[in-house]
Amino acid sequence: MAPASRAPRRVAALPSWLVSQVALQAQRLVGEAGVRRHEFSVLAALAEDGPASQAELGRRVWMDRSDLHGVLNGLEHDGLVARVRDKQDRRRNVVRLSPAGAQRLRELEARAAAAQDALLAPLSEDEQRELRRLLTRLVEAHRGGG
Amino acid sequence: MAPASRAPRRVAALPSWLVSQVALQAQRLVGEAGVRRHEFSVLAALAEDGPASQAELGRRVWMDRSDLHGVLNGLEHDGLVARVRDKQDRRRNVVRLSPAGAQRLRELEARAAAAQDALLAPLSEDEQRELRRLLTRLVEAHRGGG
DNA sequence: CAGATCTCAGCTATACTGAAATGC
DNA sequence: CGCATTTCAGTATAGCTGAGATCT
Repeated sequence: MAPASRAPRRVAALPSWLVSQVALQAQRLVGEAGVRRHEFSVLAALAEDGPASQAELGRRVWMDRSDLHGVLNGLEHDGLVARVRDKQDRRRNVVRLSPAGAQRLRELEARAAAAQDALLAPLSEDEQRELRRLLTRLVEAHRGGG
Repeated sequence: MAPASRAPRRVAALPSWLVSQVALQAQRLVGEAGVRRHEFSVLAALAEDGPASQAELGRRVWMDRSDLHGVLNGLEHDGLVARVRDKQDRRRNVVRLSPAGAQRLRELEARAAAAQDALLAPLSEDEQRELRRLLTRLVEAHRGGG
C-alpha cells in the first residue's frame, strides 16, 4: 500500500475503520506466519470437542456451510482430517482429526502465538489485557443480541 | 451464521480472532447502513484535503491503485466525483468532489455515525474511549513500523 | 533512459445466498 | 410432508500483483 499520509479525519475517527485496520494487520501477520484462520479453527474445534458433523462443526466455529465444505476438502486432501458417512444418520459426514492433523494444529498454534505477540507488541501488558477484555465483550454482546 | 455454541478455546483466546470478529460485525453494521468503506474514504479525503490525482488519493486513504480505479469508476458514473486529465502533468487524472458528492458524504457520515453507536453500545463511554485509544495506538504503530 | 501514473486482467481470503440432491 | 445436511454455483468486499500504455 502507500502509508504516506494521515487518513482523513472523518475516516480515522471511525471505530469501525480502526478495528478493520487492526484486523487487517492481524490477518497479515497471521497469514505471513503460515496460518489460515479457517484451517486453524476447524482443527482446534475437532481437537477440543471431538468429531462432529459438518453442520455441527460450522456451528462451533461460526463458519458458513459453504466455506466449511471447501476447507474440509483441503484438509482431507492433506490427510489432516478424515470424513466418513455417519451410519446412524446417512445425511451426515462425521469429521475427525487425524494424528497428522493434531500435529499440524500444534505447529499452527505456535506460529499463531508468535503473530499475536507481534500484533500486540506496541501495547503494555495491562493494555493488552484491557484490549482483549473489551474485544471479548463486544464479540459476546453482538452474538446473541445481534 | 450459526451462533449456537462457544468458539474453541484456542480460537477465542486469539486477539487476532477477536479483532477480526469485531471488524466483521462493524462491517455488517456499516454495510447495512448503506455505507461502503471505499466510497466513504474517497469522498472524505476529497472533502478534507481537496482535489488530487489518483495516486495521491490512494496514498491519503491507503487504498490500492487498482481498487481505487474501480471505486472512482463507480463514483464518476454516479456524478459524485469528476475526473479530468491534468494539463500540467498529463499522466494524471485530477479527481474532485462534485456538489452531489459533498451531499452524499454528509448522508454517509450520518449513517456511519449511527453504525458506530450500534457497534460500541455494549461498552460504557469510558470503555469506548479506551478502546478507541488502544486501536489507534495499534494502527499508528503498525504503520511506519510494519 | 529511469520513474511515475493510470488501466486492465486476474488472484486470494473471507463471508454469504440460492438451490439441488439426499436422507431423517 | 417438513426439515436437516451436504454439495455446488455464484455474489460481494477487501487487499494485492503483474504488465502494458502513456507521460515527465
